[in-house]
Amino acid sequence: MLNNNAFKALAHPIRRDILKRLRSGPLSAGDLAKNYDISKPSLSTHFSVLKEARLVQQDRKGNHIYYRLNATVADEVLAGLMDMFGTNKED
Amino acid sequence: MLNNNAFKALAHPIRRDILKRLRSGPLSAGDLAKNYDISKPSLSTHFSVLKEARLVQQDRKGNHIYYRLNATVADEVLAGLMDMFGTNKED
DNA sequence: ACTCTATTTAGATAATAGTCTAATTAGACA
DNA sequence: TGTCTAATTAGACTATTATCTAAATAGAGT
Repeated sequence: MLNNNAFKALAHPIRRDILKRLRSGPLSAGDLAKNYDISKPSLSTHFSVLKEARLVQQDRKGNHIYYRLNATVADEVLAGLMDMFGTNKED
Repeated sequence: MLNNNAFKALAHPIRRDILKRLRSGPLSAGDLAKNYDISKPSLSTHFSVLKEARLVQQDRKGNHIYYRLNATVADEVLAGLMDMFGTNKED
């Protein structure tokens, strides 16, 4: 379940920042774009990396596409890391 | 403090596996190498990515170089992620 | 000093990721 | 159906990452 794509998605600072902003609620691609000094197509590829990893989901409202955090996968990543760094000696 | 290198280091499955194995205690480069179907030089570059990110530390004992988990940085990464995925609305 | 073992460094190549501009798609609305 | 806005896809280019073989380094033991 816990996929490599999620970790790869976290490897870029812009993508981590996007996730952080989304935790307060959905935002449109355009709203997010205002925060970064990068072209919209480039940002769009960051969105698709996040979608591929299922860390975000999108839905369109009229002209705007809203992104929102997928809490389930975010939790899986966190759980995976806690497992990775856990200090128990059971295995 | 929480650096991008740590996240980049986590982006490769072999490096995550190394970290997982190290949580039960230090292991030599050679011992770790047995688990992966990859050349030793390649594995060595994975070690240096982990070192660069300060996720592991090394010390030599005779011919062998032992790697061990740097719990401090591991905890920082975890804390950073919990912050990133946290659901509080305070910011 | 020589030799053996463990590991890294050097140097090359291939694969992946990040970025851009230009073109396209999707929907809203007159 | 045009046209406007929002966002993506296409295609090219550059930078970074992952990998390999061959060579070098570090220490142990003779």
